[in-house]
Amino acid sequence: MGLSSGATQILIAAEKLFAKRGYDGVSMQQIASDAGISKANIYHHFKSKDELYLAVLKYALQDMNVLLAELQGIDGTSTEQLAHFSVEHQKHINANSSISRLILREMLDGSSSRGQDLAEQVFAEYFSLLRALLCKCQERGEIRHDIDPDHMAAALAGMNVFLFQSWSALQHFPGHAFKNQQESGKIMFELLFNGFTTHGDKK
Amino acid sequence: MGLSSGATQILIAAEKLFAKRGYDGVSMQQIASDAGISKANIYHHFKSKDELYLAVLKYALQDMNVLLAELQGIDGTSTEQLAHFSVEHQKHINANSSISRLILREMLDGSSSRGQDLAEQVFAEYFSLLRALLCKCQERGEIRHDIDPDHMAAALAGMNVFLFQSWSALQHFPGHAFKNQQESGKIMFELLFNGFTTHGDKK
DNA sequence: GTCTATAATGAGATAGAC
DNA sequence: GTCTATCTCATTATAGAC
Repeated sequence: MGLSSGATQILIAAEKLFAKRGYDGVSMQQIASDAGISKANIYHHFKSKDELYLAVLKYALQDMNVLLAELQGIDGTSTEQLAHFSVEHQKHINANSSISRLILREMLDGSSSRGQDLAEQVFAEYFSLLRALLCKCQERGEIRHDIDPDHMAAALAGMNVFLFQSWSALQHFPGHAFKNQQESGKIMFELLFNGFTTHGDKK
Repeated sequence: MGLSSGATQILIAAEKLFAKRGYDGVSMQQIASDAGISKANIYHHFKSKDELYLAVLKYALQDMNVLLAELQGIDGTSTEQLAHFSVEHQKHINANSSISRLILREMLDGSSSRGQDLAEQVFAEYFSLLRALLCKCQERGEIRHDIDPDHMAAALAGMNVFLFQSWSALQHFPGHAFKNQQESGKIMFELLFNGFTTHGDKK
């Protein structure tokens, strides 16, 4: 997007740091050190910390759009697409954990209005894609239609997001049920698909 | 807990600010202003910003324990208890939104180790309580038993947490499906209970 | 483009009067 | 206990040489 190679070097270092410690928890000096350049050099590429932060968001969001395109090209029946979407969604969140964390951070901030609009925009794109998929499943009679697709999408997305952001906490639990995140995601999808009730019981 | 009235005044102001903007996003001056006292006065009650932050966490977590006790005293069949738990859990998250945000923030921070242990501890208590409830439901044959209660708990908790932290973003969506958070929570609980499949369809 | 040096401001924390 | 005044240091940002 017309960014010099020196600029992307900065963006990559900044993305990781912002994701880990948040906007205020990172200094320009730290970013410069991690990028292997001087602090003043950053200001040659970005005129302020705020501008750098927004650039990081936009930069990280480019990959997001690539994935959204991929998710739309999934084959199979609508229900198969849905299961596939869930798995791919979760894989993508983890593969791009920095930007995922950034978005979740923005949603926790109360009217910081730095990148909140940007974050909510990506969030909305994800959501509407999932919603469209669920609508198709409903039209084909593959899933129940007495509940609006918005709440279905929220339930599915919520489970995946929760799994991502709570994963390290879940690891400390006794019982070791949460060993592989992708496997856990599949289990929970099946759970949501068939429900808690005993008619989903395999025995 | 042996805290002077002046101290709680500070804690209340600090809790709100930390929840909104995070640890690094809040200055001692802001806290002092919001509490209506001088900055130096804070240092009379807490010897550092870190200590204040930890005190805020512990202070806010007291209410949490009260609720956990309440949740354990729910009447009715196990399944009714479960539905009740879900509703009360969500109500509580919202009623204590500051501490909820603080905990979610800690989970997003990568090895900040400030209050992460504390946050994960509360998280674990919630989780094990929900898990125990699900075990009871399984033993009584009220819900399927081919899936471990840990994943069931994660699915249920995840939906509620997601609803809480994404609520403002969900409001901006077209369609206005998300009007009342408690109502949405009930819909999603029913969804998880009966599943996506058409056997849950009312028509 | 990249650096060193430095300004200008704000942060956490302390001293000491009342 | 609460304040004003101050210290010290880190931060964002700029100036200007190379």
